Amino acid sequence: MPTPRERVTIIDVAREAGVAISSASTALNGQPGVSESTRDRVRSVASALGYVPSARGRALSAKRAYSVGLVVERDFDILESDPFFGAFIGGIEEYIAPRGYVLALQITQDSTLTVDRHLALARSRRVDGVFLNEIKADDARVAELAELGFPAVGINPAVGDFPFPAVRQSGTEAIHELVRTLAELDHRRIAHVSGPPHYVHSLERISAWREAMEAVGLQAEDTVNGGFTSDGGRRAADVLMTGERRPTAVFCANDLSAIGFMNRAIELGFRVPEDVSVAGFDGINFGEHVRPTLSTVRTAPRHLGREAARLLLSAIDGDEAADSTIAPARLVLRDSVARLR
Amino acid sequence: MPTPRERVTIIDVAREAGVAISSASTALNGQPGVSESTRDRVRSVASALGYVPSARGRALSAKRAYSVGLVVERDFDILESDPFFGAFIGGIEEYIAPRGYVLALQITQDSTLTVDRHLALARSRRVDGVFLNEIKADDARVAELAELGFPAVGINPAVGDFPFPAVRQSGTEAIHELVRTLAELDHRRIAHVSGPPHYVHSLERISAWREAMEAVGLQAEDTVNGGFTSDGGRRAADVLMTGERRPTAVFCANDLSAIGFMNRAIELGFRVPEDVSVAGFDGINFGEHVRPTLSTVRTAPRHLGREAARLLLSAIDGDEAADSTIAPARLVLRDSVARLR
DNA sequence: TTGAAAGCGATACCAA
DNA sequence: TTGGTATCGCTTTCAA
Repeated sequence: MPTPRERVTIIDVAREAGVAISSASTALNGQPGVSESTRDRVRSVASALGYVPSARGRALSAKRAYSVGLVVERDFDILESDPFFGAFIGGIEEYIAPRGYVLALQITQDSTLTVDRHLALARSRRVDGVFLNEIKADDARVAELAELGFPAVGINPAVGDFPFPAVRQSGTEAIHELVRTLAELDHRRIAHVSGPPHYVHSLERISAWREAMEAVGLQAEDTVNGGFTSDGGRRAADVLMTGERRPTAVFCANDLSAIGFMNRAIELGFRVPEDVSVAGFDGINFGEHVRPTLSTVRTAPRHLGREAARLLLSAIDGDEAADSTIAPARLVLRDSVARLR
Repeated sequence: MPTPRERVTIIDVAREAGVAISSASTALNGQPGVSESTRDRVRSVASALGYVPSARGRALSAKRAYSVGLVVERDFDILESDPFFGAFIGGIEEYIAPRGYVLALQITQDSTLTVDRHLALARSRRVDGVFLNEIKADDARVAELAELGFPAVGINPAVGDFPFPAVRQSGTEAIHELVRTLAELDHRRIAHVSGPPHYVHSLERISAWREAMEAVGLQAEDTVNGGFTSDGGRRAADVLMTGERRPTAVFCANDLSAIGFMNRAIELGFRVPEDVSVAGFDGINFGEHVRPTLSTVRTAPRHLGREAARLLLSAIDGDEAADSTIAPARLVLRDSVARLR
């Protein structure tokens, strides 16, 4: 390890340029109040000295960390095979990086910790705002952060009163279209492999499926919790495909569980899609790499991330931005869905 | 948006407890120098007041941001389908979170930006140290950060002098074993779908493959750059499988390109593994979800992340920790590899 | 337009 | 053991 050099501070710049510290600050931040000649001189001195403002000094003084927080609650093993959140983070980055913000990312393993981390980030003012992702039915984060008056943005929160700005992408239309399509392909027993029921987005997909089933005059009976994981999807296949009322089509709450379901069904001796059609939700790239290729409801995580970041930064700036609704998710039909024969 | 409350500072705690600020600080940080009774009183006042130290004040004063930086250079589209870095981040988190550190994550799209971001994080002292991942042959980050004397840790840097502590996991042995296995299965034409050649880890896999081929008396001829992406793997399949010297086995530099290769080969009318055996590198979970299941060299990204974080934090503390070498990657044979027939 | 000085919220040194 | 105070590096207000 080499030895650190002494840092160049704004004091050095001011001294070298022969101005007061306040003038140097004003000049460097492009604020009005200094003459052009002074500004130029300060700037050239700063760059000659290789001056880079200290994020720490600035954060303390400006009362802003220039940083936003995202806490992802995921099992380590699942994290590895969950490509969804990469795209979401990409969208966040895309918006915040050009604006000088940095993402503070945390991973947690259980929901108590998740709440704690959010609150710790907020209370210690490590970040200026947080993303509320994967919101639960009675999510402790929401009330606590609202109580603190801390900036936050919700990603697909439940409809109803939500104390923060929110970004939404609806999957309901696409789920209806999926069920309608399956019904037209002569499927009558369409099961649902859901996500954990404490998540708002799980519940929404369940009710969308229910409503869609009723809309085409079918019974919405069989639901198995697939836990949003491929193993959960496999277990769901064991339950559903060896049960009494074997479905001819299955809508899974995400692609990971759909892939698990599909592979397990095939292992059990069924053919996809000849014996059972399978569809997922999310639209991860891997859906195109499995065989048969996976039908899915394609969401736009990157776009969602970008919009969420936009709303969050404007909330941090104290602006009252309107909620953002991005174009609904789209049904993507691939080889895993076919006419019942 | 609710209205923020005024923050409780250490001044409030000190006043309420009837002690000096310095005593309050000493008491709260568990340092020696205050009586037990004082410590208890300060602590109970602090928790009664709901005091949470300001990360900003602390960072400035303690000259430590309690934060480490990771910059991932990835195309947004690829990010979405790259499960590898999730596990790596998981490992980092696992180590740093209990120690009060936070990960600052940035995503970039090109290599100039990547260097800039590292330097910006370092110069502004936004973070206390950075991870040097996916190191390139002549990586500008290394020299610049060394020049700054900024704490960093290398993940699989090239052997030779490297100015920072490093974590390494070798894949060479497993690649040798793979080639040996393929040779024993009667394969003679074993091609390599490499990563972009400017990466150190691409080069290492290429030379491991070369040496392994020579070791079993085979010609190491055909190499195509698969860019570490599934599309790149597909293009490599187009080139290799329709070329003059069609290989009977292919070693791909990562699983993503292996999956792309496999799927494209199948589309071209070849059977895997009957016509061509395919193996990847990384050991991502999705390798088990594709059909045929993918043979691979399984690395330990989470472990790598954890060790890298350990070395980085000790470098930040000024400790001279020894480089860390974790158990070599292991060959995992699955259905995509079989005897030539 | 410029400069002096008061914070921001901690830590840590040094007397008492 | 305790308390006063300088300090970290910046922003911002307020006089001059």
